Amino acid sequence: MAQVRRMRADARRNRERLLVVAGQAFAEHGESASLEDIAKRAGVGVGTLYRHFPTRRALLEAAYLERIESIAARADVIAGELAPGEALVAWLDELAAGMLRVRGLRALLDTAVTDGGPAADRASCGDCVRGAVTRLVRAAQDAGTLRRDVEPIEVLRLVHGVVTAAESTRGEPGTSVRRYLSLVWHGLRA
Amino acid sequence: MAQVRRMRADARRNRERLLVVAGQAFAEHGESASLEDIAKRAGVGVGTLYRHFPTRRALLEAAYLERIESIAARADVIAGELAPGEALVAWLDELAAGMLRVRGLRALLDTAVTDGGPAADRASCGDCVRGAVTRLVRAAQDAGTLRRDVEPIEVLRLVHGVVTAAESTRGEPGTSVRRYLSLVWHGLRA
DNA sequence: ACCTGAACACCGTTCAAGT
DNA sequence: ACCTGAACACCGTTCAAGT
Repeated sequence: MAQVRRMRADARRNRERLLVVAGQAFAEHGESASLEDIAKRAGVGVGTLYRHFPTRRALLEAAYLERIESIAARADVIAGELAPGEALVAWLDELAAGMLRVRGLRALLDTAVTDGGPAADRASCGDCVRGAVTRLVRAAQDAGTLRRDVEPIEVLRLVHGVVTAAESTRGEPGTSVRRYLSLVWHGLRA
Repeated sequence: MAQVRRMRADARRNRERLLVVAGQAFAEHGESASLEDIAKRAGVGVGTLYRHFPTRRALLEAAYLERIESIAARADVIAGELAPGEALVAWLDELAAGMLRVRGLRALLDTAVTDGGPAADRASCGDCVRGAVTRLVRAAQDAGTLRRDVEPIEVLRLVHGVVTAAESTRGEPGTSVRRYLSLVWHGLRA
């Protein structure tokens, strides 16, 4: 699936349509949106969907790749603007906000967080998020702002957990998530 | 479903069998265990399962009611042995451990935590857990060990999140969950 | 009053046939 | 090389018929 360029014109068009529709569907119905429905709405047979994206996760990742990458990219921008400790917190805030806004993202971070199995997702979404958090965590640790005994992936897991916690609130999960994050940060701080 | 006594003998027997089998099934396959399978293993028609437990959640709650109640009861025992702050921590540890051990419990706490909708689960599992955590939290707050601006249900949510986080570890989620809990506690402490 | 299981609906996944 | 959609499998849920 690496070289999208070489595909036949109709194949590329179908792939693109599937991604757009999948993005909407996942945002609407969550990670378990009906694949058959996605195919139908994209105007292709189900078989075509499976040909392009053999698993649900593959489709999910492809649909949100750009968004994930842009969040990961924000890490370096923020790192240039704030002190190591604050940079990490600020980025985690953005990450959490993104996960609350787009339901599919949570399912994805789930993979990123599940101790990237060796083969699992080479060079996929998981990698760039893990890379981003690792840089920020290490920087904060070197600056003496963050406990040394915390692994980057653990921070990711905690954010995931905090978002889970915030999602079961009645109104405004955004408010809760910020509270919870600052609370966790209190515990993580050196 | 309140008066189990008044049921016909065969009905009561079926109900009991369903509960036992459901307990095993949920522990094995998680909250989404096949209901048809549970009915089959219990030696009853699916219709019977639906008659006794109209929703999946009803079955889940009934299957784990005793276990939940015993966890909730532990709260008062612990409260009598430890200082308010430590009592809360100790109980949360037990709660988290229980959720890790029995997969179905997590789904249940999920309900308990989702801001008990007015009608939702009157006098069900959710209530006794919420009651237990409320007593411990208030005591810790009165003793000045816990921040005043934290709601009991928020503590429950955080535990839920922490368990979620710990579950995506390769080995020994028990170790992680204890780390994460103590970390959250650090942030919650007055 | 309660049980049974066939019947229906829905969704995921595969694959033979088509272009 | 890619697409289509019928076919199969599986599961949840209901309900007419039975005791």
